[in-house]
Amino acid sequence: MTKLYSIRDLADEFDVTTRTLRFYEEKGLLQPVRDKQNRSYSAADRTRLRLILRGKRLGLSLDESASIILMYDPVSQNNNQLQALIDKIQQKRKQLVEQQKDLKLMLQDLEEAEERFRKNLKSGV
Amino acid sequence: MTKLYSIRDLADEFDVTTRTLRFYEEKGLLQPVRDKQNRSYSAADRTRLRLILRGKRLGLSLDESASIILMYDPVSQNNNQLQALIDKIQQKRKQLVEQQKDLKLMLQDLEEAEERFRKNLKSGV
DNA sequence: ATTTATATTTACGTTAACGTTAACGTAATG
DNA sequence: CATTACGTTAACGTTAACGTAAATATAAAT
Repeated sequence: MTKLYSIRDLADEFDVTTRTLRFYEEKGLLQPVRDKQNRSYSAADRTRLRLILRGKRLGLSLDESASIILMYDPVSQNNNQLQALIDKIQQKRKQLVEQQKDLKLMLQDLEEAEERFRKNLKSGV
Repeated sequence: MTKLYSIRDLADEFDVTTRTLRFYEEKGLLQPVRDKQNRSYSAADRTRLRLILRGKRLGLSLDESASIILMYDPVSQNNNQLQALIDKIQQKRKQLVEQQKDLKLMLQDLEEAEERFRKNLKSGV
């Protein structure tokens, strides 16, 4: 009996609304079981939610996050489809590396700006 | 006479539509001068556009990008406002560092997944 | 037993970031 | 001078990702 979570458990833990969780289910991103009438989320659901939200913080759409999650846990087994999957993973990795560069640049810019303003502060205007 | 750019110049260079550039202007993100009736963009506009698009790739909204751009080139000069600005910069930096962590995690996950699938490939299923 | 809290489904509303269309002007090209 | 290629404004359309409200059902607490 692996641990189960109510919709409120997850909403509170990840600071999202229950509406959001139902919406993710509607889009096929989560598949909670029903306990009587209520949704019951597995550890796997919880992990998927974590990945979705991580994706969001990186600017991914829900569909993008969904396809990435599919990459972790593939359905297909034959060589062709595995190769296609590997290609997709590499492509996404490349994209993320590009994003890393953007991030570094923006951080540099902000550091420089802060440095400049600090000087103005010291000099007392 | 620093170089000027037409709307098409920038649209082509950055692979956006002219509609997008006009929209950014509407939102106050760009302020091209008029040459007769036509928009004429300065090097500064071009830089701002570059920053906006960089922000987009990082998942920022236009408003967020706008406020970051304001951080680079502040209007206020007195110590209080400078300090407030520095605080905002630090906050945004913190946010970006968090994002860096998310990015690293997702990259790691993808690398691991790829590794797993490569094994399955070799074994010929 | 009634209030209180939480759950459910259904469905319309909202915001951001443009796309798209209409209706038109201007400038160069053949 | 007609076509082609670009520009303009104005305004309605679209998609994603939920918010919000209504109407209802359970379950726990008082």
